[in-house]
Amino acid sequence: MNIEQVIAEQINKSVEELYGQPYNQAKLEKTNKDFEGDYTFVVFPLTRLSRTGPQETAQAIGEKLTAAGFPVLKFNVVKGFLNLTVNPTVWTGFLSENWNNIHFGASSGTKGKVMVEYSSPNTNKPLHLGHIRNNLLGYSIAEVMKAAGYEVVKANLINDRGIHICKSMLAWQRFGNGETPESSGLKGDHLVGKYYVQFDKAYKAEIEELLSGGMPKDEAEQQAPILLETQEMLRKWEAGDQATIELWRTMNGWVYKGFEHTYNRLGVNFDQFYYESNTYTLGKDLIAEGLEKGVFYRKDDGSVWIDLTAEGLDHKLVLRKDGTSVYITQDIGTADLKYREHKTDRSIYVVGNEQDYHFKVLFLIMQKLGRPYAKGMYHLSYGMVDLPSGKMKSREGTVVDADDLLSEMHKTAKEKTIELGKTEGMNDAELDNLYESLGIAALKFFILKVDPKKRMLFNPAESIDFQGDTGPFVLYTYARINSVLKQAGSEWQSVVPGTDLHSSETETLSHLYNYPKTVLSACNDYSPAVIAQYCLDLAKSFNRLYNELPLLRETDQGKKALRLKTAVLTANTLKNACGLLGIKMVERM
RNA sequence: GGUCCCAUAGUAGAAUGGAUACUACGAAUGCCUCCGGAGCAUUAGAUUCAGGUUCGAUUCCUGAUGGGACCA
Repeated sequence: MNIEQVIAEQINKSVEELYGQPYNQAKLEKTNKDFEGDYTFVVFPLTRLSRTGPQETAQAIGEKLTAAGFPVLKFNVVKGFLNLTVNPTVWTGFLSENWNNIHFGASSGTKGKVMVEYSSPNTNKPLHLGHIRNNLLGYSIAEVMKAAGYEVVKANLINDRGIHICKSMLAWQRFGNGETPESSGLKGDHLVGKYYVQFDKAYKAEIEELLSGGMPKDEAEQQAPILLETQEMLRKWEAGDQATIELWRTMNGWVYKGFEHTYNRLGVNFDQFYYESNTYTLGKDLIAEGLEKGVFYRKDDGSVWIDLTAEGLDHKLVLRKDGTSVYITQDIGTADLKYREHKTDRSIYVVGNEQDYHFKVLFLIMQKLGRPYAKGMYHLSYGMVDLPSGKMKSREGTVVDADDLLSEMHKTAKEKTIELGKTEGMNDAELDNLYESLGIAALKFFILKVDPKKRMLFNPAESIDFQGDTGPFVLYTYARINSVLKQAGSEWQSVVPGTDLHSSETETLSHLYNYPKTVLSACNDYSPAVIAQYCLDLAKSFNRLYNELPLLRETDQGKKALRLKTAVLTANTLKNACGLLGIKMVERM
């Protein structure tokens, strides 16, 4: 059992004995840095029970705990704060048991099956910074849930059809002269994206022309010939026109190849792909079912709606009057499909917070349709990534392209590394791997350390550091431990750690002790940021230990064993924790 | 028009209702004849405003201001 729980129960018991009231509320916190102790119990709320001042109450409980003998060694009272120091054997025992455990922190056993849907790109343009946040979050939360004991299916629902795809297709037909990724040397997704931008240019030019001919703006926007042609193309696509479908296949193929490259570089992967071209007709049968059950209602014009005013929301259209789907229709159908195929207990959608309302409505609908899995659906809603200049807008060209950014990170990592000049003896391939790992780690850490719910600011010019609270800092700590251990031999491995602990040793050990708990709380909060913060705390506390105490040069064998085993467990834990963030360690840097 | 989200040093970020609000970048200062200085130690600097609940509020409630998103 966890040491905190042991102490908490002892406190509960003590309170009952002291004040004659049943009590089970005891909760511990980590003791604040500036005070002596490992755990702190706040007694203010208890004074009503004890009918004595906070000092006396804390004192009385402290005495009870030390009288129990274990695990509390001693205590001190500051105002209403009861600071407890646990017996060092708690830490050394924990270390002896786990220092060599490669899977430290991973829960075994299954809590059920969960699907994490993330990425979900459109196939008309390349990935950008916003997608990067989505991909990193999705991948990471999936890994966190695995570590917490879930069976996880990573899914990607690709938005591969619709008017926006037709825009790229049409522009390519018109202006492309048969250009291909091979002929142009452009990555497939970038090539298609280029034509999406060209469409927009041509469209705007046509609107201008119509405006100068005296047409009102609204009408011009709807009557531009290129747009009409695109709509015609979509109709052909839906009717199964050979040539259109062929073009669509070809261009989507280019995009997929491009995406695959970016996904690989980002280190994200998927177990299941869904394509909207297959799923966009789903959901209509559920609309019919809902009409029958009285969940939906039909308006006079034939459109189908749901009334959510009782839930504080609005009326929402679920099927157009011509019988065609809207987005939510497809999502209803896809949710059902996912469940039929995978029998997941929970389903997580990693999607930006601009769709909060959409998912609120979707989940409500699934509940009203009586779907048993509805209560397991969750929208992992994350904030936008802002640039110093404001919001990213693809049409205005103010996006940070994912591939460019990755290359930029690689370049910076290279410059930094060369500057420090510690990589003697590594060959070109190894160096290139190193730059890539460092650059990606810096980027991932930068993005994942922020609470997903919050908007974050990304300054391309100066945002990503290699010093301070960063990925490279964590990797550096790991690489340094690695280097020390290589020089350490192996005699220490069989030595029992001494129990005379320095404060920086206790601090590091108690951090390590908390790792499994941290994984669970990251899972409960759907927040990789919890893991990222943990990595920083652990690395910092170990670095302090490293600076304050000798490892290899320590002559007391018990102390040396303690420190080296702590080093091993620290390295392991950093590696595991970074793994949950999708960050790979480097052995040297 | 309606709904929802956000507000912490110069900057980027932390903090289940608890102690003197924690880190990092940037600024200033120290530490490599000694296990890797991408490190460590020290200093200066902050909770948008006005109320309320509480022994105690960055955290909860109400309102204002500012920013963002969505729905029709």
